[in-house]
Amino acid sequence: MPELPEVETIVRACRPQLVGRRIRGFSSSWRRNVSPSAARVKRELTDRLITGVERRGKLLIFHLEDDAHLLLHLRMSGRLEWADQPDGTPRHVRAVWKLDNGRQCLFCDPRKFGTITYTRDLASATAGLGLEPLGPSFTARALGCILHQRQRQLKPLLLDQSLIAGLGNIYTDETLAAARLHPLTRSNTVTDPQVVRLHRAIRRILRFAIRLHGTSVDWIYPGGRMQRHLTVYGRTGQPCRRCRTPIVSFRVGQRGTHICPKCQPAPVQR
DNA sequence: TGAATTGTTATCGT
DNA sequence: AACGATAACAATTC
Repeated sequence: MPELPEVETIVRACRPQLVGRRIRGFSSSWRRNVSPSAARVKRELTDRLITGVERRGKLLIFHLEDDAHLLLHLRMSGRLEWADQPDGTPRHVRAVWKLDNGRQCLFCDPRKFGTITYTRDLASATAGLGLEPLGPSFTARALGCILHQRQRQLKPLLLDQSLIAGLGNIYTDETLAAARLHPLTRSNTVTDPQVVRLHRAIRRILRFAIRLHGTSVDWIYPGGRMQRHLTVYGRTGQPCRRCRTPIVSFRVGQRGTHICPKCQPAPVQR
């Protein structure tokens, strides 16, 4: 479940392998998830230079020469691999890029929810994404506006990529716990000091998670160390690190949600 | 075997 | 009517 820190980690790892390389071939039999079409993408990519690799929210973006861009969304289980790994060819390969140095970059995704999108209009392709939580425009004031302008439950609001881009289930639970806010709190009732706390928690936890290369979750995403520092996510029944109260989980929307019932008291009115 | 998993989209309700 | 909540969906593993 790559969220912002995991995608950032992947971007940093694959950037030196990709930037400055020329794509010699692309193949994918993944009709449903490659847009506009695998054939068209192959045509557009072949012999194009990769000029940069960046992240926007949870999107991985290959910048190509001539103002073209390839957007990868890993969704639940997508990952990038290389064909020449010592431990054999990865499974669940959905797309392959052949590079001019002979290496092959693989898009692997057992659940097939990921997407590959070619576009020449990056602005409109990313128009639906909200603020970058680690960017300069994501201030406590900006977060306060987002919260106070609507009356939504905090957790679904934080998960809404059109408002803030990059938080997923793990980091919303973690940031709400750090800010000691209950996930069902109405966004318009959050006080200014709470806004500041939440803002600080989001930035601190995302930065810290990036430093640890993200959270490794079961078999899908290996390599990170953040899971050792999670305070509520996946810790149902275990004692809160602050007050020893057992962590409780329940459902918000249809997402698993984890809180310390003592540190994150339920909102008074619904 | 069914529960769990995520983001998007469609639908329902207030 | 606009907003917010909810359900369905994609596919696979355990």
